[in-house]
Amino acid sequence: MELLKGTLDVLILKTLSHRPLHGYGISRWLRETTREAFQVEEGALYPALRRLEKRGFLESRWEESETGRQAKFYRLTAAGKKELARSLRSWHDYVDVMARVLESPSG
Amino acid sequence: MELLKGTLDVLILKTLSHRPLHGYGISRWLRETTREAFQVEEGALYPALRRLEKRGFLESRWEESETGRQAKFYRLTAAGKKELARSLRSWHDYVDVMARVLESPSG
DNA sequence: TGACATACATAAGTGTTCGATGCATAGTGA
DNA sequence: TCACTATGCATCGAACACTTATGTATGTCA
Repeated sequence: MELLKGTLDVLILKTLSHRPLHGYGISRWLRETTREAFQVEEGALYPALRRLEKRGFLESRWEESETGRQAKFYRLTAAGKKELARSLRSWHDYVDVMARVLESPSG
Repeated sequence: MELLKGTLDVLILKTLSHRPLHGYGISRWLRETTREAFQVEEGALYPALRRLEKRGFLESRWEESETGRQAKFYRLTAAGKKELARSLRSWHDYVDVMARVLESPSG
């Protein structure tokens, strides 16, 4: 399933709200949680991570992964937590507005 | 509120499922139905209408509008109705998958 | 040694939406 | 009569985000 442009950020923020994680781990967790429905491409993921870090919502550190290799772990900042809350509200609002249109009685 | 890229088409199809309508009317109906939340810009709307017509989901005809002026009325084709049904399913599926992630228990 | 999973990253291409702008007609109110 | 607002079409450029493709490198296991 293709991602709707604009929804990747909140997915990442939510994923990181559980625990710090590296890019590959984020991708894998999302794939599993969505039962293969969302396959986040690296070309989308890494730019998104940099974008979010640049905006101050994430910070990163090289650490050792579960497999013993070096990996860049991202964690939510305080600003990131606020942004996650905002994004969740936005998403729900959006879904509500869409419903107003899509569930209007058809002619 | 900004539109998520990819959601405009289904909004247009749904709007036209009620009755044939011209661009300006689509824009106005959407604005009213969403209580000002979605303001579809002309620069997005007209290209989208042409796109949908080109794909065979809409057909257009110049007719007289309620105000007595000539306007291009778009109506759903049979293919457009099928596409609307498909799009509605897609949207609902998407919302469900998003929920799986966004409502996962936070750490 | 060769395949596969892990892990990073960038570049090119595509598609969609937004914002700005332009044209034209009609009605309303000062 | 002038200005403003609403109606209605349309195009163009910029911005943005995602996809596809590609490259690098390490570790593990058969």
